[in-house]
Amino acid sequence: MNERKLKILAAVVEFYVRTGEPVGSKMIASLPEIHVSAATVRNDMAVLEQLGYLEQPHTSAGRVPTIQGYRLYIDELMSPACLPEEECARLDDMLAVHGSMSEELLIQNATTALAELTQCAAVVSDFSPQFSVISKVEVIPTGKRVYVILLITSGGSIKNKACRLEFDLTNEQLHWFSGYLSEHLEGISVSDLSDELMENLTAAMSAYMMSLAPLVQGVFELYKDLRQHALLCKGEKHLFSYEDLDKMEVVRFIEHKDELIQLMDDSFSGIRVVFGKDKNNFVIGNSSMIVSKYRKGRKNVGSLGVIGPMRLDYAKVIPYIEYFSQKITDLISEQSEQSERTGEIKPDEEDEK
Amino acid sequence: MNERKLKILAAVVEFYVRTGEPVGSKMIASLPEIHVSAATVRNDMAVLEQLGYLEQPHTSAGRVPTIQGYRLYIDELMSPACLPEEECARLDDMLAVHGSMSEELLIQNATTALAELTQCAAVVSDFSPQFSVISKVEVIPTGKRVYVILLITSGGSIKNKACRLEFDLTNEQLHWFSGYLSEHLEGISVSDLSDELMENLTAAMSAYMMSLAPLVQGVFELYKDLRQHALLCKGEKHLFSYEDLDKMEVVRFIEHKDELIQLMDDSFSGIRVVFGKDKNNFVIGNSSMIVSKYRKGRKNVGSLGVIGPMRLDYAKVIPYIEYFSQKITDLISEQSEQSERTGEIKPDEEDEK
DNA sequence: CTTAGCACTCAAAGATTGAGAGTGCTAAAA
DNA sequence: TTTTAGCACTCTCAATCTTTGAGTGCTAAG
Repeated sequence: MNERKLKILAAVVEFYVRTGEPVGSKMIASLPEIHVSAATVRNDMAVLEQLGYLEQPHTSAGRVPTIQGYRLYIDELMSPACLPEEECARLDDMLAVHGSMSEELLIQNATTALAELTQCAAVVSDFSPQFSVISKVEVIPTGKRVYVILLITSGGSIKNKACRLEFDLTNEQLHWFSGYLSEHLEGISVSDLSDELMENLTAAMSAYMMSLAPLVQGVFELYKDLRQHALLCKGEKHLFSYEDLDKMEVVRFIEHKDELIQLMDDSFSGIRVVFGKDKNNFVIGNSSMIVSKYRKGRKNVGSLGVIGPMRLDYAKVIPYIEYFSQKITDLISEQSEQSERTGEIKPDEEDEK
Repeated sequence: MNERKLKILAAVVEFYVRTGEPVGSKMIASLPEIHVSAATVRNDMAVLEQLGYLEQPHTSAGRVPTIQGYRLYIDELMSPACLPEEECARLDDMLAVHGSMSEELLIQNATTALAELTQCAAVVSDFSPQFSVISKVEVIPTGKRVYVILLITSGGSIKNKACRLEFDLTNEQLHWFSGYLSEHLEGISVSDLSDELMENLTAAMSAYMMSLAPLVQGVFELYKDLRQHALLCKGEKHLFSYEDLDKMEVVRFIEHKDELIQLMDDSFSGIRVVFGKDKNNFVIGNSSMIVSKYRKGRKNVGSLGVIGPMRLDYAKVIPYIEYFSQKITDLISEQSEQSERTGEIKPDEEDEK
């Protein structure tokens, strides 16, 4: 395994990614950076094939990279381009608008942009709500016998639930209920919300007044909502334009995105590339997923990535992922520091390894 | 044009819808309800072709219905089945849960269900917010220098917007601002919200205090949100499994759904069927859209329908559309009547022709 | 270790063929 | 006048064969 063989491997991957056709020895030999004849290239390629980095669809076709070949290329050979200055600036501007936005919205917009820029499906698994703190709970009467429970977290996400009762609450009852919720939930970190805590809460509320059931139910639903792992996916449509991806598998993937969550959340810092069907990892054949974590302060709070064909211009796509994960980290950490300064969030002690 | 020819046309449509293959004279002649020989059927089919109801992909292939053929079939020949009792009951149950839900959620769930049941893309153009009344506006402080504007309409939709100010409001200021909004917006029908009214409002608020700008901006955004025509689409994925639909056209459609709005809203009561590419109507070739209006009280407030291949089992799908548009009409009208009784909504006088 | 040369392989792209489905037309039957 | 059987004809689809060309591996010479 020498320098030249690696150069040839890289050339094969890059050429194949660009054209989609198996690439032959003559093609490689004609590249300016290769100074040997086709025959020599052929010998090297035969070795690379034996080592499992290349394969032939059939005798007398050119070579195509194997998964192992891609892996080596990505890990060792590729030099991911930096994002051009003006592109960076453009994106900075776009995301700067979000300074005052909720994290949720920020992440949504970033996902859409990422999908568009890479022409892939962009996915985000956001578990930051887990680490946020309930900053406000309020019950608001609205119309006859209808009450809205409003819940706001330190992450800036606002959830609400309308409940219809059988009767109107007196001012006193409303006040008690609203106060009780505030007192027991505000300041609590979402990760500290346990089933037990919630059951105590509902028991106490039911004890005060039996027929609050719909409201209690509403609180419970908001609770479940908060605990749930948000998986966001945009730009699935791009997957349909890649010849190499099986349409039916794409449809199946769209319907069962949940399977991704586990894969995305495997703790690991830095950029990771996973290949579809590589040891049954993941649903779509010939696809690959590039993921990276983003953090809030020092703690991983989500994963973000794209899914596209294995035949992907990694050198172009990876910088985008890096950019977005870093940028999101910056923006949400900034917000969280602001909150910390005002004492709304507890400092995070633990850290992932 | 006689009875028999119509019967033959119907048979061709039904057979073609089922198999996707051009249908020949022998096939038709073998049907129990046809009592003539293949030769006779051939003669009739030749006439139907001349009249423009059928066409041949090539000599020596069977016949396929033209758009005109489908049209005649749908308008005159087809007998849409009723939904089986148990199916009705099942759906009733499903939607009954929504008794206490917001209209928005009801419509979302109905759309998803419709898409699943018909295996088509289901679309809803909902302009009911236009006819609802703002029932509550409130400004809620949440964290340092962050305020949430909460806006609730009689339709039960709850919108909010977080705004970050440069400084904290005094209690008095907050009270004034919140009170001012309540006073001037609550009870107003969304359709009465004009740009003019909003400008007066913002002028007055700015006059009171210059640096409320972000809040004023927030109110404006909520306003725009209310006025906008909601287009909802679920189950686009189904469109990818139909052989007859061009994948690229489907993708283009998904990206430019807005073009639908106009087509869906053309006022017309009852069920309507529109064909793709029929006089450039609509983006996807070989597709058809079936739409119906739903009402709130006596007023049309939205359109709901499905988009699928032209080769669609209309007799099966149309009852679903009828069911859902009727059911949504019932459910939201009921809610609106309740509100009317409590005086929250103004009675609708006008009616569409 | 590299390279030119050559025989070999194999898929993709025509070309050829036969079978089958469906038609239109005609002339006889109803 | 309408329906039907019969027949020649057309055209697609699938199968089979042929050709072409790209690409290979191997060998022997540089």
